[in-house]
Amino acid sequence: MTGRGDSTEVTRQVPCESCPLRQMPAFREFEKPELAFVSSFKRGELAVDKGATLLSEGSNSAHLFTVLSGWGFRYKLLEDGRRQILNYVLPGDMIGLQGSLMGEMQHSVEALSPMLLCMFERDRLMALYRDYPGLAYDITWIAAREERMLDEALLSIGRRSALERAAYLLAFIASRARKVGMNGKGKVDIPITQQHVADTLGLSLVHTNKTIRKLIDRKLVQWRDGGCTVLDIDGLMALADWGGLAEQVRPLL
Amino acid sequence: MTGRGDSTEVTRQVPCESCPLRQMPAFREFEKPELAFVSSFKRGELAVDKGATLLSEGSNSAHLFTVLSGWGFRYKLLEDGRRQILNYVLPGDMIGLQGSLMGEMQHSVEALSPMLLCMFERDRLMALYRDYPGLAYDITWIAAREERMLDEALLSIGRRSALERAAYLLAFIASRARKVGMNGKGKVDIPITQQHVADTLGLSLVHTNKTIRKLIDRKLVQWRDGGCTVLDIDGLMALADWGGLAEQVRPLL
DNA sequence: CGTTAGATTGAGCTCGCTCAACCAGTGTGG
DNA sequence: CCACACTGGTTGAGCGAGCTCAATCTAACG
Repeated sequence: MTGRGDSTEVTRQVPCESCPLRQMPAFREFEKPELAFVSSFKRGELAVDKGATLLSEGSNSAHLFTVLSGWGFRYKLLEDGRRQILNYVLPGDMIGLQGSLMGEMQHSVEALSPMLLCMFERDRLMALYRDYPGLAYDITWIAAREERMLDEALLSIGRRSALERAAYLLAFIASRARKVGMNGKGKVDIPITQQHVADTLGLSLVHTNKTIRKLIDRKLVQWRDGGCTVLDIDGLMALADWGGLAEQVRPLL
Repeated sequence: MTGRGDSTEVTRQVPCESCPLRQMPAFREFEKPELAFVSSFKRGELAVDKGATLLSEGSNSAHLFTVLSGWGFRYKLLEDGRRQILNYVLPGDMIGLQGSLMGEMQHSVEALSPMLLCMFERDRLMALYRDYPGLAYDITWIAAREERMLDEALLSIGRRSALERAAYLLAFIASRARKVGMNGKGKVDIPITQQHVADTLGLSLVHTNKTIRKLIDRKLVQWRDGGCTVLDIDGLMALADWGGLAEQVRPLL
């Protein structure tokens, strides 16, 4: 809630039962009581602008969020300002779990676009674990999913070439976006700058630009309006030697 | 249980109540009933040799492990054989959680030394969630801890120089080892080869060797008997600009 | 029309890579 | 006891992917 962008806390309470995300096939069907609890667990909604810092390293947020719409990213900084983007957050993703469980946040989260978020009370997490073991299991599942994504990212940064890394990253983000319906006729628009890509891949901005240019020349992606349009996910996947998301239906809190 | 090394399954059943690890100050005190459940959750012990593959990518292990003694590492491979080590596992760490929750393993785990492991039945995880919310919470906590370690690793590989990376890695491993009592008079011995370090840092073997040499020249570490001895953790931390483990007491299943 | 954010391009450098030996310790079979 | 092989560490030489520095360009915006 610090940071450049504005943020507005609303109590609009779109009930979870009619959450548009929940209808998507990517998400597991919830039982009635579970759904009711989640709905009661929800404390309100938060709308933030692009550029807003949702959570920041070192802070002790009392909240846990689920993204309803918009894009964001998690990152860490070194003392001297070097930035590493750890992962991106999309609709349906949970934010702040690490902080809720372990106290202090060890990374920050920033909005890449205007975002709408569900807010949950950290304090009620215990009640969830006590009364809804199925949901508790789901939360662990969500943590394990994040771990998997990080494993892949590590493999990519550690062992792939710049071109492979870029291809992997864009294919990965586009695949996730597609799963939550953010694709217009095969194409996926990702609101990131080349600086974001550089800070995700561990490359310099200049080299990232030259690398992305190769992807553009191969007609795998486009770059325009300060964002990326993925044209050929399969082409990117082949280039990166990546098998794609192994993802089943997942829970949505 | 595939792989080069031998493995022996034992039913020796050292009861959890008298587990030597559990006495360490690094681990949380458990309630009597929790402890009893964990003990009943335990199905046996597994002893493996150095080099044994405990779990492998693509498999569907029915087990979940906690390390009682010894060292191991998690890794992923690219089709062409490039290997990325994701993290190391030490006594008290849990192995196979991702696989237990999500089905198929997406990484492998290999022993760096002879290891002794507690074996748990994957099927009983649900019962744990149902009957012991505190333990369920602990498991999520453990997953979040792994996530934190990966965040740090990503920052390191992505944004630190080779020398900083090496310093970070060895300081990190030595710190964790120290927490579980694996330190003789200030020094910590880590049973890894330079090839392991290279595959963790995303560097070539040759460059890793030259980088480690600098650490040796600065008297921060020693290298001998096919292993590493960390002499000066604080020196390594300073070199890497790393603040150290932010770790509280943690649960031990 | 000046300013700013983001993309682009060229030039030169350097960190980390590959290739190729070589060395030391250890274990094995004859 | 020696010859041989094997693992893991060490070192030098030359190369190249990715870096920094420094401009330039474009579009959006006030």
